[in-house]
Amino acid sequence: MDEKYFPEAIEEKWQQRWLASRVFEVEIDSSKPKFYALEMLPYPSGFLHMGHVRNYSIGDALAWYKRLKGFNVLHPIGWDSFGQPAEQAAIKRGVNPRDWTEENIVQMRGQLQRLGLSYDWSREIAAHRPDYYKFDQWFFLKMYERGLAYKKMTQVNWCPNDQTTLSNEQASGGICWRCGWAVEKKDLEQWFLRITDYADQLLDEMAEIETGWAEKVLKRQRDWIGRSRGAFVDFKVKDSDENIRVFTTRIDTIYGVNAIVVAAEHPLIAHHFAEISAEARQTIEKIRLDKLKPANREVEAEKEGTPTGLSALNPFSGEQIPIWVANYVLMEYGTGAVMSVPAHDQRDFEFAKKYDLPIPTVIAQSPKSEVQTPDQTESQITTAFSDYGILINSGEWSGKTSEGAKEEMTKVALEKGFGEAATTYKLRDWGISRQRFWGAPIPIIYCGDCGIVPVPESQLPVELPDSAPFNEVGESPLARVPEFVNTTCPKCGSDKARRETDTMDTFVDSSWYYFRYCDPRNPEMPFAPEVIAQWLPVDQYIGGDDHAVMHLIYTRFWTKVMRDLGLVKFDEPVKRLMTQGMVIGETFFEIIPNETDPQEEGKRVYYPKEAVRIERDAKGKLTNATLKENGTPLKFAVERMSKSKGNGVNPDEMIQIYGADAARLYVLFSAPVENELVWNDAGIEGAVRFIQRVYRFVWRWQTALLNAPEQEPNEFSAEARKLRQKTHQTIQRVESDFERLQLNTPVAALMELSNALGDVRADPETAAADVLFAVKEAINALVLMLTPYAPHAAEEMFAALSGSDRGILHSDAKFPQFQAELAKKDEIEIPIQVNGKLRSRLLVASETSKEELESLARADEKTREYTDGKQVVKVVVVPNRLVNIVIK
RNA sequence: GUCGGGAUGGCGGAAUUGGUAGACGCCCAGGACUUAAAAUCCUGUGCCUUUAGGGGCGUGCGGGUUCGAUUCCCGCUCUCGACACCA
Repeated sequence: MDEKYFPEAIEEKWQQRWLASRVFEVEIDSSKPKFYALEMLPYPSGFLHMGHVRNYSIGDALAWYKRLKGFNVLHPIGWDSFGQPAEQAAIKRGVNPRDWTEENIVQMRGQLQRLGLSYDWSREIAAHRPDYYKFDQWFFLKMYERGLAYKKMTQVNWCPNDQTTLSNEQASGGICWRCGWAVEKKDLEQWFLRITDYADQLLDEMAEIETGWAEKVLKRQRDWIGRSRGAFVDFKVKDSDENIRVFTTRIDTIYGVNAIVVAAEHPLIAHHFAEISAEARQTIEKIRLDKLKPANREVEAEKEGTPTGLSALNPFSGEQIPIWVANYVLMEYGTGAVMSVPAHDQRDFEFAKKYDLPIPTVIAQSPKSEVQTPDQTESQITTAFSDYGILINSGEWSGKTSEGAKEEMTKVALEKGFGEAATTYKLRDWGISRQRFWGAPIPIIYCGDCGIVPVPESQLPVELPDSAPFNEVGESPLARVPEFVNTTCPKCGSDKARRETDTMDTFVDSSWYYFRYCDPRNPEMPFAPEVIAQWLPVDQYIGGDDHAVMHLIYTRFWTKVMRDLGLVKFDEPVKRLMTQGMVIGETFFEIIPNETDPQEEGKRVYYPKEAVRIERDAKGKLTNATLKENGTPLKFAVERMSKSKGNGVNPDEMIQIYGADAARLYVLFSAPVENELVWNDAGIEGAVRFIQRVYRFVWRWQTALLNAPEQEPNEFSAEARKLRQKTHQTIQRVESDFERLQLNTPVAALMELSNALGDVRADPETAAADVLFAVKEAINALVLMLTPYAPHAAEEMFAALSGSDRGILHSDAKFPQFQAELAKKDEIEIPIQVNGKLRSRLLVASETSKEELESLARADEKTREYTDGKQVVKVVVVPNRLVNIVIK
């Protein structure tokens, strides 16, 4: 240990030792409880950003804490290395995506290691390597066998100029991002996974993880799945033998139907196209075209529609009602047709108002309701009444409750053959086909004679060729690699067979990666089931809430499929999920006004901090910012860190200036994990100062402490007792906060303990045995509890204090043992309130009785200033807490 | 619009079940050390008021429950986020 704290030297030294001694590599060990700490694996962009640093610092702190608590901790990392950016790099710079990806991995692995993260590097995996994606393909085949993978026609965004499909983002505004042509919808055959089969399980088995996942994540998943229970009802189309089927959750309102409204794409429209007037056809065509444009998310589209001239018959009332087409009915949901009940559905209400349709009221708030009664004239209604209530104007059903009517009417519909109970979902099957090169090839062969033939398991992996013509536009680049495409049919041996040229969505890779960590080199299977049984489920998963729906639903789905394949024995893969907040920082920008539309806010042009002259007031608040170059006044805000906003912080620079320990400590200390974290350079300096203080203390005391007797003294001075009390209070706080996953407050507790050590006045050389003992106990505890936050410094100090540099995990060091009797205060301060206002304080022995506290409080001089001459109504005494005297 | 989260000093934040609001850190101010600066250490730091001792106010706003409310209940305001015609 050097006298001065040099993070660079200490960090490099311990990082090398950790790697050399393989101290974080684990095997199954039945003598210890297991703990699986998992963080979301990064995409290898080449550069770590502060969001990663935060994510991995949280995970690493938990991993260290659990190790010190005696757990066998699995803490792995890998690379989500398939995906668009590698292919973009290939197109833009002509590099090979594989080389680009591998280089980035080397870069980022170095960055992770410089942060000193305690990963088991022997388990590192990467999605783009054949030994990994072989099993993406293996799972695909298993799902295909079970009918869970299937092919169907679907609409995609298509640029006719570039001959390529576009994602919704690339088709933003209805024009191609690359060439500016109008985007079309095109039907394309795509592979899907039948996640909808698992919709109910995905909802119902949430019960198993409710306590460990943030409610906001579960809620988003519930909304995403969007289960809705109701009924299908068939309305007879007049003068036809057709029925039109609607889905409704409110069959009880069926006497209030004023129209059937269908989507423009509804088959009924095509069937009866000849009967529809030219004017109506025009409107229908307009609606259809409008729907092809990407939606404007800012404003809800104006409701628009047209009557078709067709009519339908209400199966309950027998009433004849018109059939309309409207833009607010979605073909993709339910049956693409709804029964319009304007009095009790806001959307139908707005539509009816616009086109002056009747608004019959059939639900009243109560039998004697003042709202929505039949006496009320339609014009008085300003909004739909969509709550449950009592049926009115509903023939024989009048007087029943909504709940009762729903059930009975559904039953009647079933009996009479014009309907049935039904459940619908927003969740769609998972389309996994991508017309991309840099992904796992879908292991399917098309044979002229045999049709769709899955690649036999023995021929896996279907490997990507080294390269493909990336610069060509069009369908999947693989389609232009003849050596890849042309193959023999595994079934009939014909050499005219062609391979599927689409690759899989990268969310496939990330759906099961953390299972592979458990058995990363298994050549036969994605993993051995008995190994999974030892490590999974994941005890703590940590990541950003941007993955709340996609990734986290897909991986739950994948787990359930693996369970049904007999590979795993549980329903839910992740017991506890923590979603960390974003890292944000100050941004400086200029607003260039929008010339075409001065109402709209103009474009923001961002400048990096270095280019800005910043003025702050005496208290440090940012008051003014101008461009250094020419004094242009700038606006400022606090926004998500990103390169384009010029407010990013480079982790390597942070490590270089302050050290990895300080950066990690700062990130964990300055905000609760779920909050946003505002980056502040001054804060990280505070973290350095704290580490330095502890370090200096250890340096000053190490010799004296090494030579101190092991034996616990019989007597402790008041000062030593006070220090021991603080030590044990700190242990308790740190431990309970960690168990609650609250990682910022333990740092505050450790700082307090450090401050208490700073208050020790004794000199190391001359300190009495009891003080030496108390100091040794305190500093040992402090250093160990600091490990999760600043592992390098902790190792260094631990070595100095123990006189051995084997390392914390190779010694028998454990998380310090809390001793309640030592933490107890013998004297406590009791506040005295008069009518709830603090008036005095009492210093008493802890556990002073109620009676004694009351008499002490009444006798207290300061208190008597307020109570003398007044009538005491009541005295509330809470032992060890407070006294409240109530006077009149 | 619907749903969900949030609002505490100049700032990040703390306060297990209602019980001393503002721990800890940052910023800032003053002091010690130094020829000087940096670093370090010490002190102060919610607001208003007072010569002082002290007093008053204070957890977004308005009510309520309670001896006592940042915490529980009712009604608002603002804000961040998700979804957005899902029948």
